[in-house]
Amino acid sequence: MRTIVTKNVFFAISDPTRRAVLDLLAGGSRTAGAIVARFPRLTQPGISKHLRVLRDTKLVDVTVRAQERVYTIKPQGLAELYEWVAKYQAMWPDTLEALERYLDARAAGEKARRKKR
Amino acid sequence: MRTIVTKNVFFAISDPTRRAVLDLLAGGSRTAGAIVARFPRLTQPGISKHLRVLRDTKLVDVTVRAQERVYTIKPQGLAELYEWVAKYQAMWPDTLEALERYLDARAAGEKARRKKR
DNA sequence: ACGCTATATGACTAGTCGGTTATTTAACTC
DNA sequence: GAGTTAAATAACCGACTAGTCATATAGCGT
Repeated sequence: MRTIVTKNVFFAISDPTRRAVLDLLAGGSRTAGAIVARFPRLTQPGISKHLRVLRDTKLVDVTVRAQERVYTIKPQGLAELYEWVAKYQAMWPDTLEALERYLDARAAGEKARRKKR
Repeated sequence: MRTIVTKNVFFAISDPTRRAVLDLLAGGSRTAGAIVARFPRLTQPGISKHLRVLRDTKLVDVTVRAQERVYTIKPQGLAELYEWVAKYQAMWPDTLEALERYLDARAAGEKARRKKR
């Protein structure tokens, strides 16, 4: 088959758990243990493997503190992703301001969805 | 295992071929056949399956024209993705202008791609 | 040194992914 | 209708994913 794809950001964020970890770290650095504690349905090695992917794809940084590992988000790692999505902004409703409004409206109208241009 | 994840945009764009298809469609609508022709290393059913994923995740629209299927990008489908990434922008260097500069610098610094607006 | 705590790694596994070839569906042309 | 073209689906397969449990690594406190 293929998959010589050398794990990248797109792969990293394709998993909901990894996105949740990033979302968690967006609120501040945390130790591996603290992260594990936030995912009661997964085991410690399970989270550890996700953290490895995030490390490998440069989405997080780790610092050693005694036996602990402190994980910090490295949002620059999302630059490639942002860069890719940004290409499509031009096709969006209109300018960035319009986009903001669009997203707001989308968030607001969760149920009401019959407005069709 | 798990994966009750109901294929979403994050999954859709995790595959390089699907991203390439979207990039292609960003240049204008194309028939399925025209898309297939752009990927000589893949077979028609292979591309067809990718197109199905893009359809299911609402990233493209299809219109029927005789036996042909005309695929059109639906960039609103990327809104969720954009929304997610946007959360991290605040942690980026700074404002959008700064981000632009950051990306430009990044593009220039690495392997000078063909991005000049 | 010993045991405890924190985390990573190894070995294994079920399920999914991306690809293939073969077939089906459907609309057009003659 | 018969043949052709366009695209989707079916059936299958190897590779990879995401998870598990068990074990290893390593720093800490006594």
